[in-house]
Amino acid sequence: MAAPEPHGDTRAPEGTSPLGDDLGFALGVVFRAYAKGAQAVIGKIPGGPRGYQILTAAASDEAGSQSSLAQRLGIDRTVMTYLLDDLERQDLVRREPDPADRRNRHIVATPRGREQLCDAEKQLRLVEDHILGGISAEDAGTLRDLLRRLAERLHGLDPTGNLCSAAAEAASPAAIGL
Amino acid sequence: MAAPEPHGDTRAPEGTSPLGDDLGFALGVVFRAYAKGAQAVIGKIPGGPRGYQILTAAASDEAGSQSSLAQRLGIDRTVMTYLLDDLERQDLVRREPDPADRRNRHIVATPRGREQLCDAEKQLRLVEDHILGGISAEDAGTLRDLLRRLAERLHGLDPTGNLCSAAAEAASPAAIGL
DNA sequence: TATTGTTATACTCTATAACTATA
DNA sequence: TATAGTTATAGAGTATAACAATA
Repeated sequence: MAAPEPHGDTRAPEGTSPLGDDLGFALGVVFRAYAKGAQAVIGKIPGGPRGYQILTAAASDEAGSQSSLAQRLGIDRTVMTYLLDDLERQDLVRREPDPADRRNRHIVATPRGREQLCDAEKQLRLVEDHILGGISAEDAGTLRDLLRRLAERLHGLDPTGNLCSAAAEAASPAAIGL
Repeated sequence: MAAPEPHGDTRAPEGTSPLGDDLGFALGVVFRAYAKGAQAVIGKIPGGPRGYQILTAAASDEAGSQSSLAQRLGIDRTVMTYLLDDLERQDLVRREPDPADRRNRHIVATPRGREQLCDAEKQLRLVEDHILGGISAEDAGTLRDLLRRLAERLHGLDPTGNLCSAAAEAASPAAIGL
């Protein structure tokens, strides 16, 4: 989503839940609530969720070159160029030359980038607490456990869904897709 | 969704999860898995998820006029026109004149529309089963229950508006505690 | 010739606004 | 004047393709 989110958010209706109150519906509501919260935090970073992903990778020195990073995050390499332009403009990451292969640009986080990332992570934890605020600590633990077990299995079945998409695509109306 | 989701064949880096294995990550993976399956089912309906929502409302005779339906679903009224054009073109819904107010168009589902909706619902149940396949029936029930409780609460934060507003509230910096 | 990164173009989706017809 | 619906225009976002530099 990059941009501060258009306003055309399509959500589920009131009494006419398309999926009734079944799993898909509840899952969607909870996910979108989390996604919205995450967006509020991550929206400040240029490129939104994807900027956050890039920043995370850069901060842990796992970013590598632009194209390898793009491939890993499922971002088009041409889009990666624009995203990095924006991040670099705000001094959150830097493109450094690779002595070994001068075609490559190595992506690294600046001190300012690390700082901003750290802040975002803290705030994301608060969002999480807010979402889980409706149930007991014990139930919250159960939920985490169940979701993690499902996620592990699903991830093994189809590694296509990269994690960022999780918090990340949250913001993208397109990705919400239902 | 909208677009059949790019080619994101992205392998999620195991140890580098931006959010670790916390809630947001697991939630995102599970949601995305469901969304992907749902997309396969609903993608056949013109307008995708929104077409499905419209069809659902129309089939239960709760659609009403175009603009009231649009408002309820959080869809722009101009977009509603296009969506209905597509749905009508495939004989899934009809626009019927309202004798009381000739400005209004009452949206109703055609037999073909009801049939297609019924098929989609059946298939969505299969998707759900697939997602929950990794855990026991008892755990699945627990998960459903917990998610429903969270969803109800999140939804209840703003009973007047649609889910969009509810989620937005969760996203507000104040709610997050900033 | 293949690959990294950049730039230019076209396409999709959506919102804004202007328009018609009813009220 | 206000509202329901339609149509036209413009914008954001993204993918496709053409390009430059390096291998």
